[in-house]
Amino acid sequence: MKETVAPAAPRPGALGAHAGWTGRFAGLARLSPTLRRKLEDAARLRRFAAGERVFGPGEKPRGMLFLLSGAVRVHQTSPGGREIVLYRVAAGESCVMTAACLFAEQSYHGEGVAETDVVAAEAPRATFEALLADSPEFRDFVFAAYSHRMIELFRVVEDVVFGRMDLRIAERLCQLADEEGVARVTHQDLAAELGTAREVVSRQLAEFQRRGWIEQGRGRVRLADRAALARFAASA
Amino acid sequence: MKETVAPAAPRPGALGAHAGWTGRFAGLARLSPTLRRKLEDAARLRRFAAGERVFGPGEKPRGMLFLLSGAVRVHQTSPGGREIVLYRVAAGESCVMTAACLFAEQSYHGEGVAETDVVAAEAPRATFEALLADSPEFRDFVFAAYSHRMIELFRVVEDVVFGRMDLRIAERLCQLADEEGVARVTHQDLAAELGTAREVVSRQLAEFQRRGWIEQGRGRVRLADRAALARFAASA
DNA sequence: GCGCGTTGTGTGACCTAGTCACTGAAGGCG
DNA sequence: CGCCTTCAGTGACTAGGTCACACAACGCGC
Repeated sequence: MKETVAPAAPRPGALGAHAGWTGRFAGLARLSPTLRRKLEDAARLRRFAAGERVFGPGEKPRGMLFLLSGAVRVHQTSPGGREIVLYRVAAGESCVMTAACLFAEQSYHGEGVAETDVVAAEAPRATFEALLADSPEFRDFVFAAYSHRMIELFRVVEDVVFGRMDLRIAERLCQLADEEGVARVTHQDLAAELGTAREVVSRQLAEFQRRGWIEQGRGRVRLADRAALARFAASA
Repeated sequence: MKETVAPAAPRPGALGAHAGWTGRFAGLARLSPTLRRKLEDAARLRRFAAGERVFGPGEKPRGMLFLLSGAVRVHQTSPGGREIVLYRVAAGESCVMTAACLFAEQSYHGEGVAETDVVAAEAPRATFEALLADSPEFRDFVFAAYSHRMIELFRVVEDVVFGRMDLRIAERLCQLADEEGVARVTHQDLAAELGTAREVVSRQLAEFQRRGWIEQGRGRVRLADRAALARFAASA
């Protein structure tokens, strides 16, 4: 929809159906046509099915990733099988862990998993650096993204080190619920979000239920009293 | 010492005794004379005594910080008074939290404290951006630093979420000890490094002592068997 | 509908880590 | 020497993580 606005003839190119994608990117939209062309030509389109692994420990990034559509969850996994979600990459964003490992020339320290079907553009480091060199807008875009993620990470550390688990579970539950107040997650999913164990989540949800704040089904939590839960989450 | 090498006449300038400091910076050493001049002129020299606060929550960064000498510890503090060290900035490095908050236009999410007497150069954002625009070496320097810190933060998260406290204490003890195997730290210091409580450290050190790995004095831990401690720290 | 494997949840026992409220020891200093 | 401040030790308790289960809900083939 809204494709009626598009004026220029679609340029057939290596990116096929996604030709012209830079136009939809914050920052990238204002690149010079030359740079834009260069980026679209050099980048390789990569597709991932929902649930598929995008990157993981042991691999090195082959280029900078820009997410064109879908969402990627980036998490860390312990030998014991516990998990914690570090951040999510949405369409229009790039992945900081990829950027960091690309520039530090290290292999990934975490895993990226497609949460939906995903289309991403992978730009070689040289192209990425050329863009950084030539486009102030692109620099802004990259630095702002990098900075916000870094701050997000500071927050994750703070939560994990100082935060109370009951409050964190309540908060995440509120975030994950849709407009009807239903979150389609298993206890295990919630545990993986927060870096805790499934049993801890189960016990806490039982307590929330006892207080009448939620109702539970298999793989499903309904917020019976979202306001109370949110109030509790903020009561730190 | 080794000042015999310095060929050019020292240029008197706003930075006084630190004139010409860009020459000692990785990456910055290769700036064009014009840029260098610009940076040295625009940056404001700031001095801090050991123990003094360099920045903290509530403040916004007034510019990018480059540490010319000394060391700064960056940590987060909980309302309850617990602390965790995120990273340290050494001479020749810049501070990522400052960079992140500068670009995201947010106030600091942690606190920076001078661990020794410190001299730092504070470059206004405009100057910083000009350097990024004009110098590939400076971009490399900044991106590499940013990337390494980010990876360090991933590691901190991993340690805190999945790591065992006894191993973390042993590891940090090994890091903090000098060549003679003596660490001049209080139990509280160790706790603040790792984001735990003083009592936890006390109990663990008592156990290490019982095993003959360390000897303790007031504000002082001697590694009686550094190898054993290191082996234990790595036995995860 | 029935059987059966898979996945999600409930629970108790146990251990580690963090909190609270103390005690007393070690050092600095007048 | 006495006094104050800082550091360290300890016990009781709570929160959170681990282990080993039991069992319920669903998916699916027949």
